[in-house]
Amino acid sequence: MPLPQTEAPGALQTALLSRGIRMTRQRRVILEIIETASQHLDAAQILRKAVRVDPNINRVTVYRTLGLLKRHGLVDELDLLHVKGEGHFYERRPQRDHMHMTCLRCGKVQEFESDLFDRVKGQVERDCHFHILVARFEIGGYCSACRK
Amino acid sequence: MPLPQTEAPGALQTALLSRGIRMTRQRRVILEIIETASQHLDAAQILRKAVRVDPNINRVTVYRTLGLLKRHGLVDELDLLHVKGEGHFYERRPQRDHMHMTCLRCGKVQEFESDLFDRVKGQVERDCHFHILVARFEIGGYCSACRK
DNA sequence: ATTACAATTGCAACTGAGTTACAACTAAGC
DNA sequence: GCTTAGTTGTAACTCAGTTGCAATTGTAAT
Repeated sequence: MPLPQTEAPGALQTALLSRGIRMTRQRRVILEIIETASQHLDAAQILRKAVRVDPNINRVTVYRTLGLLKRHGLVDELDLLHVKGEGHFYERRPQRDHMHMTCLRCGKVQEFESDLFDRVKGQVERDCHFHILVARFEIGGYCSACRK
Repeated sequence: MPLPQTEAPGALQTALLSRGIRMTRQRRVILEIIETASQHLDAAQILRKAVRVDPNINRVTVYRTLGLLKRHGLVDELDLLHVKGEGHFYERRPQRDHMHMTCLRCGKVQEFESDLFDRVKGQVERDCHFHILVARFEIGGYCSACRK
């Protein structure tokens, strides 16, 4: 019985192995970091956390692993509207897509699922005959605390 | 009687002037390019077009002008899912927001307006008490021609 | 028109994010 | 335990965008 794709520990590792991809010491560390992250991490943050586990892990390996995960649709790449530099943030691809709202004052990032959001995607697929692989909906503005 | 914000020629220039911002030779050229563009341009493309009009215009001035327009909410910055490098693309902020669908095979970019899209934004504003300033909805996948 | 000065520009040098070539290493199948 | 294709680390690179600063210029007051 296959584990559900959702909160299973090591699900990224399982997903890669099932695709016949080699599991290395470095990849295991990086996958673990992404899976257990409590917030959206950029490549530099992932590297910093990885180095604490294994000081030999290299920047380039982090980028290569992120590229691998992206190609396999296992992580989503976010901009979060460049609140902090030009880099990208990563999160495990969720079972159901969500939007990201970034507060342009305090930098807080909120996630939001919505039926309407799912329905817009359905509309695009149908009306535009467009086969969706990634849907990135990023909103910038002021969060409830900052708009006061 | 003020001109409508839409298709008025020189609307960007008018908008900047009405905010008390200086109009320079270089800015006029860059604004004109953005206003008359038939597709989404990145900074390098804008520079190349600008240099054809005035060979002295500098890369830095293009970036500074784009920053100015962004800060004033007069242009929107797009990623188009990085089909082509890491750079950004720019378009005049439209009267009504639209999504961008980028074909990951042929690179074509389509725009799409939708009531559902407007309604999701309304839902975010209401349900999350989030004041929206920018909404970037970018979709990647295969267009009708490429999915065959 | 002339002046005055803050805003803007161009240059050069820089930063930060991500990529590439290549030799050394290693996971996984026999 | 071999073998080898896939992976890693290093260093050097590219590309996008930024910064400090001196020279220039738009605009408003005279």
